[in-house]
Amino acid sequence: MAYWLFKSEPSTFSWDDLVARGTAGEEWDGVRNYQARNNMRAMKVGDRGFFYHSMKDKAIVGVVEVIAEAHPDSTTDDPRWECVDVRAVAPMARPVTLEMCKADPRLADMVLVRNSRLSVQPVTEAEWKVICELGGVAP
DNA sequence: GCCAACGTTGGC
DNA sequence: GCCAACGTTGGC
Repeated sequence: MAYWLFKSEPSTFSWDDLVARGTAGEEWDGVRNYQARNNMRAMKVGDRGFFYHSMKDKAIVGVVEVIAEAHPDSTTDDPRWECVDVRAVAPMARPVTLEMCKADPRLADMVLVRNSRLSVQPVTEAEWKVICELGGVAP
């Protein structure tokens, strides 16, 4: 199983919005970046991801699961863009802020720390465990 | 609200 | 195919 990180600006689509979708989940649409799309193409059903709130929160707020592999993005006719479906699994007991990630030497190489602009990122198993520990959730 | 960094676009 | 100009993102 692989691990990922999904970034969203909460006024556009928030953790609460995803929770409201329940087990049906939601398309992770609107991605218009090749690197992010390629990451989504690599995802398998059952992969886990963090849900990160950019801008105001700047924190990982929950854990999501991939429930459908990459398919055409319904928000565009452009065949280049694809998206996966995700559902909310569990909120973090404590949000893991960007500041906390930057302060932890074990996360120094995290994509979130090094390239904050990429909206869908891979997370290593080691990083996954550290963030689960910081956030107070089971890995 | 500013601005740096990055990605994309389009002229040559 | 290169690179300058532009637009967008997101931390500060």
